[in-house]
Amino acid sequence: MMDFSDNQPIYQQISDFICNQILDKKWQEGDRVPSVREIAVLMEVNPNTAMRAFQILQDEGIVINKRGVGHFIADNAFNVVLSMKRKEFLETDVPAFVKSMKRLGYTFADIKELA
Amino acid sequence: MMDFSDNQPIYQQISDFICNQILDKKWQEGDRVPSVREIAVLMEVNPNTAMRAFQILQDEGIVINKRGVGHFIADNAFNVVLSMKRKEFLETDVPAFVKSMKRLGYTFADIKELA
Amino acid sequence: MMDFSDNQPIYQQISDFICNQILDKKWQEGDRVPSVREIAVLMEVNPNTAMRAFQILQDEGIVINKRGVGHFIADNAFNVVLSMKRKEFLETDVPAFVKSMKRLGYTFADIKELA
Amino acid sequence: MMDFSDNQPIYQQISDFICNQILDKKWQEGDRVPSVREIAVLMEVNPNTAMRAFQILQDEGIVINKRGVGHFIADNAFNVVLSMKRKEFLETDVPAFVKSMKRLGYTFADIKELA
DNA sequence: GTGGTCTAGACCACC
DNA sequence: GTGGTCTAGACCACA
Repeated sequence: MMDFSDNQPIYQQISDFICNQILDKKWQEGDRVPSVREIAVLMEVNPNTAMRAFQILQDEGIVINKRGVGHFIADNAFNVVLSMKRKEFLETDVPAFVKSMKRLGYTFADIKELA
Repeated sequence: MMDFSDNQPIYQQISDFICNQILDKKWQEGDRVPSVREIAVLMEVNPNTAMRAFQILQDEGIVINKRGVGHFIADNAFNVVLSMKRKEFLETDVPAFVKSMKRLGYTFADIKELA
Repeated sequence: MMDFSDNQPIYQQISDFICNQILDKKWQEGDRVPSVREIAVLMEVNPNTAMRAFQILQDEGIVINKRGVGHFIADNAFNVVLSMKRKEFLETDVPAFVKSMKRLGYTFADIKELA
Repeated sequence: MMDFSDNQPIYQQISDFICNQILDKKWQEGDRVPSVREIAVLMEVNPNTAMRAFQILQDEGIVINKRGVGHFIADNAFNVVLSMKRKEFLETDVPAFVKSMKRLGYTFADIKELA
């Protein structure tokens, strides 16, 4: 399920995974998210680690918690995730990518062809 | 100069910086590289950390050490750096970038325009 | 109605709500209180949770239960609630409030003006 | 050191404690904060718990981390803390306090006298 | 059943 | 030495 070879922390990978589920419309707003314990079993990690992923999402307003019931995809989670990820992409990833690209002597045409 | 809050290790930030100087032809082959101590002061960094950056570059044959004299850019450093960074770029950065791009609903045309 | 993200337990939010109805004289002594089931539906809450709120109020002598009939506001409920809440307010809320106020550089005059 | 009788989580109490040190000008901007382990020993808590307090402060930009060195009070930490706490106080604490006050039949004059 | 907090202890990368 | 991640396991309050 999770790719531990990635050097990103597991809780990040889980949180990203959930964001992607939302972006891909696999998990819709209002849906109940698997419980911390379920996630932990599913991904073979410690419940604490799964919990940490949820807390990030909660802080970002992507997921809300109903006490004693579980976590749910927040109302406009899709837009929140999309705009957050887009912002990061445009402000951080794209400039870094373009900088590397130019430095290494590639053009957009090259990349497009190789991709 | 150094971004201490970046999640990239500092020694790598330094080593990348030097590689970029070489790629940008600011430091030419045969040039003397600032000493570990100079780098450490310049970048407000522990000398051990600066040392480690040099060690990496030395292992990769990008700089060579003349004992008691200093470090120098190796003879074919430009090509070594270029091919190494290109490999990494094509195998790691490009796929990740394209994946993000698609998921966020952008095309190469969009990126080209925005960049 | 209910704030599920509040860190106060829901049963307490309910019980506070009822106390406030009494303090505000909206619910008078002798009045019949909505049934557990009604409360549960109204507040979109598990009946067990509504029940727990009632249990607390009953223990404190604020509502009384007539078996098979329903819950009613107790005879001297107003005074009981008032003195209980006043005690809590003076012993807990006021000191904490004043401490925060001073630390943040406000005076009573400021607060009075802002309120 | 810490008042565990408080029903707030310990990591919150620690994080508040640090904020208060800053508000009270006991810890100045640029100062090094005791290490996670030191705090843990000092307050007799688990390092994980101390760490969690730091992560909150880091997320809020009150404290910055130099990798492998330690945590430091961020540049304009005082203002950040002050405005954050003031905002919370004015938007949350004051209205709640005033509401309770009025409901319980007290006036500002009463409170001022009692405090 | 749910989430939340905390401890103890290990291991890691980094400075 | 520093922070950071993760596990295992306990305990709690809440629904």
